[in-house]
Amino acid sequence: MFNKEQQLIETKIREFCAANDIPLAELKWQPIPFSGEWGFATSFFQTAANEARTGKSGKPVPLRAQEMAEQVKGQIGTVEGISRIDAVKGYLNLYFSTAAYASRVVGEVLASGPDFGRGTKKNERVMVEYAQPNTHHSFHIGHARNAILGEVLARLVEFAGFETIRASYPGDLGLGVITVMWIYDKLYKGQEPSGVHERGQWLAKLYVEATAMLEKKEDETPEQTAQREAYDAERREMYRKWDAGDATVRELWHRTREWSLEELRDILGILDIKIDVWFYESEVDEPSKVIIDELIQKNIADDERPNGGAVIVKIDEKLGLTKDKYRTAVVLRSDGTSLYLTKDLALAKVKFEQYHVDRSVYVVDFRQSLHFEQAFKILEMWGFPQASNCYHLSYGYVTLPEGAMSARRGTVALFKEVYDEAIKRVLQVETEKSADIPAEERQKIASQIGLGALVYSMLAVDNNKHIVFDINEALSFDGRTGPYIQNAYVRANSILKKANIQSFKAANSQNFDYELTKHEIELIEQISRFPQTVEQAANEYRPLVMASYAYDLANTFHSFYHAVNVMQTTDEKTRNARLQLVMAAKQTIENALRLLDIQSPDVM
RNA sequence: GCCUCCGUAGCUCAAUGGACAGAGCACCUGCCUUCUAAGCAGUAGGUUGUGGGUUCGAAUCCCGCCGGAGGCGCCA
Repeated sequence: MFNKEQQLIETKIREFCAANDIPLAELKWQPIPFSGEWGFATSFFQTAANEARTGKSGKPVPLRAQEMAEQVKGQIGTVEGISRIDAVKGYLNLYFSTAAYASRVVGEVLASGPDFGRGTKKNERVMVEYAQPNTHHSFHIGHARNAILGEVLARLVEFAGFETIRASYPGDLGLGVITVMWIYDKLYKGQEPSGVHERGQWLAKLYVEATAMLEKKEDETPEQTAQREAYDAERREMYRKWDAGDATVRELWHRTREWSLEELRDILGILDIKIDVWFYESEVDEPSKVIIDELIQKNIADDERPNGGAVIVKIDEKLGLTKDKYRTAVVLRSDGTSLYLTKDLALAKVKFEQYHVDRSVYVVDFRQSLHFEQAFKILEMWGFPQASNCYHLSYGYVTLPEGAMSARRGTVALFKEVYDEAIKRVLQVETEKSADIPAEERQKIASQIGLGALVYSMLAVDNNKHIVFDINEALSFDGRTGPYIQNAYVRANSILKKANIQSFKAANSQNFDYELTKHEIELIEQISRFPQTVEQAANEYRPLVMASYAYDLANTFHSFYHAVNVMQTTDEKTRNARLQLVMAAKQTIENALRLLDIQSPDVM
């Protein structure tokens, strides 16, 4: 936000160093800590260390750095917009003129509104692939982490200026799917419940029951063994028919799959996720087999089928690596059927050639790391330059306090159940604290707050950390939580409501020419950091960066709220400036929450 | 056996080469006749698993060890 001043000072520093034969290191700027005043800073440690290496100065590095900072300070003189310059502990600190800085920050927020913080348009297209649950199961809290992470990442890169395509890739084939179809057809035909979620969850229960029926037990009798084997034969037969395109089985598959997809679409709706492109595993199955011939022809893949083997890619060997890194990947089974990797290669080709994506992000848990390293490397060998812009956003999976979730055993925390519980808990708090809000409005707010808590809890840990899902922690409304941030928004809104102000667009003359309190200064500084936070979070593919920022901003606002009573400010000009600051804070909180896929309720 | 990730306050997590390692929860002390107390202010809590190395400077980078999780040619 202050590039102009920064550029000017950088130039002066360069001139000074050139004139004095000082080997200047790369200039890195950072905000000055513990300020009651704001500004930016750079240090001279690296430069002093560089100089020491040339043997020019015998002084200890910190001392020499401080000396340089002082000399530079003397050289810069006065700069418009900069009130004073300090040399402290090897750092050069530049402080902004308060009134000018304040009105520039607040003015920019009010002028840009919902676009405050939006990055300049980049001429690159990014596809984010997330929401890849298997059909015929039910959406659990682990899927929710994936969907939330993917959606927030998409929002971040989109806001940072990239053209963004959201892709979902449900797994709609395989033995698990057939297992559910088998038990449905055998025992439960026509017995499905009618509600979307009830039916989706019911399918998950069938899967658990079917798995139990088909699983080998420890001390089973010969009759039980025969029974189990007979069941398994039925299931295999159904799989064979599916594969052969049998009309009845295909119809059953379509119908039951739709039940899962209906539930998925409904949950994505709850999470305000709008997928642009749906890839189904079943649709890339056939095309994926075709690409294998090309890989063999290009001498990337080796066909061991004549010797009873599979089609493999000896990645390390082809690359001339002596140590195990990418290892050997099987890209086609010996019987000619495709694998996970086969399909991902085919899908990547579609993404590159049909959707012309420059970057491709895969939001998938960390257990698939090797799989994606192999996939990306094969794509590179295949000749796709975009392969180097493929990124596996790996994240730790969600477990329950009692251990890993298992769809087979039915030990999962279902998203819908957690969501319903969240609403229930918020409504309870609402009845205690906000009895004045009309009942029908309360319901809507409860879902916004409940979801805010849940979503934030998924975003407030870094990608590579596992989450042990504790419902009481996830649905906490106190402290570092979604509702805490939403509450800051509500309080800002409450002040503006009391002042009866909707917008300052008509009369935007921010006049901060008064003695600003420490709280106002910190709030303005925090707001000014939003654009660079967007950039950082998008560049690093890290929603946590934005989640942390949103909390810090809310925290600063809450402190300001207590320390400075806006409506009781007697001086009218000061009160107006403060109202504009409140509006800028409200807008920034709203923008940050929107990127985090959390709604901003007007009251709570 | 090899590879990847993780180890920071009692607990859950921030800080990824720079200024005194910060938050929340839990504990303790204050603050609602004042714009919403889902809040604020304060106290307390640390040899950043461990031993070396690199650097002017290391929680951060490199190597060893200990502990945990995950992966390693026909599951996804």
